[in-house]
Amino acid sequence: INVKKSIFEYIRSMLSKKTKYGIKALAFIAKKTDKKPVQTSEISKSENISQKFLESILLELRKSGFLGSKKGKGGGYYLIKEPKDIQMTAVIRVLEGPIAMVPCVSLNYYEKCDDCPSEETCSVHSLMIQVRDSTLKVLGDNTLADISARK
Amino acid sequence: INVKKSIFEYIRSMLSKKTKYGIKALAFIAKKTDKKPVQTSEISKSENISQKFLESILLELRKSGFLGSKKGKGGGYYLIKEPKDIQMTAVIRVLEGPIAMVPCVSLNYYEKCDDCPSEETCSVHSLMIQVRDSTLKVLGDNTLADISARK
DNA sequence: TATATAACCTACTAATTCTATAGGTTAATA
DNA sequence: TATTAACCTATAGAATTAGTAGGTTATATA
Repeated sequence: INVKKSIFEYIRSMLSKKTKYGIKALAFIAKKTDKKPVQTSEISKSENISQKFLESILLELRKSGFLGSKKGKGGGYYLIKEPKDIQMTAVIRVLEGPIAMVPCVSLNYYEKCDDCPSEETCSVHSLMIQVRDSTLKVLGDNTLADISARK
Repeated sequence: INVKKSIFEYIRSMLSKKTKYGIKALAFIAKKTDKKPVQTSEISKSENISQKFLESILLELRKSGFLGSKKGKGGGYYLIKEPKDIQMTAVIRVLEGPIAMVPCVSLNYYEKCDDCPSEETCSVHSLMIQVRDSTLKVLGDNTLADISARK
């Protein structure tokens, strides 16, 4: 069914590594009980993430208001808000973009389809609204506190 | 937040056009009350889909057992099963691949993550299982009959 | 039997994104 | 003053997506 790529079968992932790494990094920071900044290098080693790639992700999370940072020795990143006040919807929207599977049902990144004459007659539209809403429910109910508490 | 692309902002879509077109085509065929085969050209015009692209999609749906076909004049594609017996999970799995956002929580396309030492300690894992299950519920509850009935 | 039709098949390609890497600069601490 | 760690810019390989191009095969009709 899927196209073969070299010798391995490619499996489409809907969640980019960037988002995945970003969530892991946030959870890592949230797990730390002390308030001291966490270095990119520490997260990178512990979570098996390319440090340079992680740097860019944490930078983005800082610019989006999830993290604060401190330069120099003893510096690093720290959470600005309480883990329980960080919904996964917010994290994913910043790192990944829309939560909806198609832009025409996206709440925050809406975009009309080129091909559809009307959304009312589109068979995909209402289905994707249902998927969106159920996903939003899950991601809205889960906070950083929830996902970092699990082991 | 997202990277600018030429003058337009790019919005990531998790549902490929292939899948979207495939669903639309199936719904189009399901809407037809008579049992006569439907031509690719008719669907293509009605749904604003490139005919050649649509051909490849319908062919895939035939090979996957959703459609039957008939060549020559008066030929085309027709449903093999009743619309109410076609779950959207099945359609999406064939056209898109896994329903899960990450392969490590996929039921039908499972694949271990390279980076994760264990799935139990992964903060992303259980979150994505929840998302998967809620999406599976929606797509399992919706059949082709449901989505083609709406207007 | 000839012609038209519509599915079927193979190969290719332009555009785009993802996942980094490389190499540096700035700010804070010891 | 030296070290540390965040910050910034540019680049690039690999891969997919969304088609296009050009044909072949099978079926119905004149």
